[in-house]
Amino acid sequence: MVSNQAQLLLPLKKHIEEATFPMTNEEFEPILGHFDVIRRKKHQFVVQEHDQVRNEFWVLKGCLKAYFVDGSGKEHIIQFAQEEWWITDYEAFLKQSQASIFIECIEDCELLTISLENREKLCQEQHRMALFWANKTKFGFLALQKRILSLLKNNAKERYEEFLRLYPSLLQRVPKKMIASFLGVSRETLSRLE
Amino acid sequence: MVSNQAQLLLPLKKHIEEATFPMTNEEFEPILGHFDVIRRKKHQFVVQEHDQVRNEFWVLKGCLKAYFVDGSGKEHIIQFAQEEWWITDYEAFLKQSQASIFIECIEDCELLTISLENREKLCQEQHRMALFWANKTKFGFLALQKRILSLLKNNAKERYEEFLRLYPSLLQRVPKKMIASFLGVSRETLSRLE
DNA sequence: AAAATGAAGTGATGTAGATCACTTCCGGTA
DNA sequence: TACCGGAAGTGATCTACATCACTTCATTTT
Repeated sequence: MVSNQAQLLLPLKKHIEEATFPMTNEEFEPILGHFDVIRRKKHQFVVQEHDQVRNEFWVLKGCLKAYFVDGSGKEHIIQFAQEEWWITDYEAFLKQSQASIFIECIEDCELLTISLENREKLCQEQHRMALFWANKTKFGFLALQKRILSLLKNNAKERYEEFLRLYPSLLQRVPKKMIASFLGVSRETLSRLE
Repeated sequence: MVSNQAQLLLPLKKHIEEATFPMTNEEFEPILGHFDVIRRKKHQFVVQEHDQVRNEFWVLKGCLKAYFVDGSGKEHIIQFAQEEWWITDYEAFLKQSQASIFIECIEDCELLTISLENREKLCQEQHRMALFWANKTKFGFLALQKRILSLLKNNAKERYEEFLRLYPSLLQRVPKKMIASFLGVSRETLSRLE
């Protein structure tokens, strides 16, 4: 449970309202009660391969990367997360099984965490929260479809330009070689685009 | 609404039970009442670019492909569907906007259709159905994540082998050039693998 | 039954992007 | 202030895969 750092945590209220409908502070408080706050330094992990993944994370502050390491030791970035984004190993989290990826802070981070148990409890207690997660998954699904289409139909340059359009703020804080990995391109090729 | 072709429609009952929990025929009937049956011949479309997408489809019989046509007229296959799979243009369906893709029968098809309105009604009337679609979206999300990872880390041959492992039955009924398109490979290259 | 159409295989050639090797340019730290 | 490791740029070369052109075979159409 979270102590009263109201200012810090209001963004979550707004985030949930935007995907559902307005609520009072009294309604928000029990929701918040199902989350914890954690702090991690740059280079620390919130998930490592083979971990039991008990939590989903919501970024209050900072930036993270989720990546898979292939047989030859190469890193493939699945997802970034910055303020107000959600991140975890969803496969492992939703099936309560072992992580197949790493999630690492690329800046000092403050995160809200929620367990699957608490998430399901919240969904049952509050119709709003069931709707919230349903919407989140729905839009997450559509975003992944777009990324697949982009991988199928666009070349390296087009994918990079799309990334710039979609996530201009990440360009400022994420090393280019990680963006290359996210796009499925070598860092040398990315550097030569334009 | 559907007339009583109970035999034909029982697979849907089983499909829903598998993702939730058992039900009686009496419970199933009102669910079925929210669907319609349509029949389409090979080469017919169930969705065309710029259509309003009013329905989601569940395949009773037959096989379909969902594809995007790029600027140079090239087809990129997003998804196949065969018996007991769901298909539509989810972006357009969920946002009730215009299709950006085509969905075409590659065999004669019998499909169950449900509108977004009926789907939402069902979710409100029956807790089970809300759970059902939540689970479906969740697993759909995980499947898309796997496909992205496969596009990022595997070469053409590895992706083809993975496809064979995951969907052996599609190999029998779908032309190889469509599988090539689904995998993001030219049909010549696919033909030369192995 | 003949003709048209489309799926699939295959050779020759072109090219986007990977890989390797080296250099430069920082930002942290000792 | 010098040192070190990581980020990034760039040349040379390699390669996986695309593209084009042609052939064969099977299915559909007339």
